[in-house]
Amino acid sequence: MRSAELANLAGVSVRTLRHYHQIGLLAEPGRDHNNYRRYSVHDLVRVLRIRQLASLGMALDQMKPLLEDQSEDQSQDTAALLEELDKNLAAQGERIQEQRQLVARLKELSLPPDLPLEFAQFFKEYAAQGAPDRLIRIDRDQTVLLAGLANPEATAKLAAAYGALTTDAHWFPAVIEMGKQFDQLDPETPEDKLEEIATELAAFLAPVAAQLNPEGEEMLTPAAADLFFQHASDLMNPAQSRLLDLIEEKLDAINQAGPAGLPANQ
Amino acid sequence: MRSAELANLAGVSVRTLRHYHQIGLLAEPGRDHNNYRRYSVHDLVRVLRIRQLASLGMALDQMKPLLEDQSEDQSQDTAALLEELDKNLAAQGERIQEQRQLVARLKELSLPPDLPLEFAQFFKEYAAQGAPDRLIRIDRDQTVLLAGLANPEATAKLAAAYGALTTDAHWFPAVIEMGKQFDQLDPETPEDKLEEIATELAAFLAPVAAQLNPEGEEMLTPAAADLFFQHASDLMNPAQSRLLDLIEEKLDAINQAGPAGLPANQ
DNA sequence: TTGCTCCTCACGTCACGTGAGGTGGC
DNA sequence: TTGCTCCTCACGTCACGTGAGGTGGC
Repeated sequence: MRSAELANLAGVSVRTLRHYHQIGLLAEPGRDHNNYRRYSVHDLVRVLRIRQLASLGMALDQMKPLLEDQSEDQSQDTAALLEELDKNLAAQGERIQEQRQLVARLKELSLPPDLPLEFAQFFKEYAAQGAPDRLIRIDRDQTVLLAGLANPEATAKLAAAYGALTTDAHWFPAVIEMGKQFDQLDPETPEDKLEEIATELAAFLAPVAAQLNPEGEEMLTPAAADLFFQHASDLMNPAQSRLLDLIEEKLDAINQAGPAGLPANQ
Repeated sequence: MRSAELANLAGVSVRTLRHYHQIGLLAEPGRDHNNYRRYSVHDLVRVLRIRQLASLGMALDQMKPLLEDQSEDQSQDTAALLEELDKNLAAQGERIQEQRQLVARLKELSLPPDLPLEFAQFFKEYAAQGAPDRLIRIDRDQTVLLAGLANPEATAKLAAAYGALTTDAHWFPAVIEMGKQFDQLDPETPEDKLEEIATELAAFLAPVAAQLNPEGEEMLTPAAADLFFQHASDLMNPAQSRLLDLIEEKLDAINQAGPAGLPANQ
């Protein structure tokens, strides 16, 4: 029979047959006077067997020992190959199951898929509370950085803190209000105005910082912290940077006094 | 930061960054005096977001709309993409689950994986009963052909019949004995000896044929049947072919008389 | 000069799909 | 001449891996 007929009977394309020839999985048959390949029914059997193995997910270059009938320890080979195949399939399957679960939750809650699930809920709520897009994007990028740069334990603590904030009714309106004030800062803003805002914000942020980081450990390496502040300052004007510096000073002062006003516990 | 640093922080290879540049997913950053790329922390954020999407199984060329922040109907896009992603993952997952189940059964029963599961048990038993390898291989190839060429219903009927034979204690020894006789046929075998064997085998095979095909329908198209006989005759010497012809005649005669000796039910 | 880090091609992976361009007999 | 079937390259897919060969500053 010719190429097309064999391909039809075996349920594959002619190109597939050519591919099997190329990799030596199927012997080249003889040719007709017009140079057409002439296949025998044994070639058909071979292709059907190949397809059977392929349908199990086996790679083409592992099939030869199973297809050659004169092999010595056929059943040994087979067992080993099936074992390996099973391992591969199991790994693939697990990965896909995990992905499906994640995707299902993202879909269900209409969460943004480009940041870790534990943080996505926060940003959905943030947007729902009317935060301006620009603010959301900046905070999202900061969060992506934090989650990407911190070690797993620190990330878990962060996620827990974000979760707590997400369910705190006071948090979002206050933060959004702060964000608007922040947006309106320009080089003309006088220093005492900055001082005033900084004092207010520091008072607000201190318990949040304590919650994020109750043991006072550093969550980021110095290099990572550097990147983090670099990101922030890239997007700010001088007045905004100045405000951030002021807030940092005040938070440090509060921390020196110990969390929640207790004596320093060093 | 330079390529290697960004790659380390993001948990990817430098080559991966190059790839993202090539497909336009990540903008080329500026260069240092020595032509080294100098990335910003925003590039790092971008790569981390890309990796987050990739970890869900999303294709790189679908990510752009989710990564650009000025898109109009962002959430629409997102929902549609997640929907499609979910469909793909579901399809992949199902396929893998089916493959795993098949592989598990093949492993458990140590069955040959290169023919359909429903027939594999038969050949394992065949081998266990001491059939010679050559005979097993021929019958296996015939079965592969039958299962490949018949339509699904016919294949199901075949599988049922094979199952019945597998559990029939008399079947295998008889068939193996026949196989040995068959192997010993050579051009010198006299015609009356062939007649004798043919009569015996036809009597044995008639009920099997009736079971395979109780309604007397053809299970194969004429072209497929042709292939089937071609396969058989390819592997036989003239005496063996002659014997097969004789058996076919006798089976036809029995069928004319009707299955199990009943009047022809046409 | 040696080492180190970065650079740019460019081929390989896996199982084929998809043309492009040519041939032989009706 | 047109149609049909087959043929042989050869590039494309997807997300990079893996050298090969070269550069710039210590």
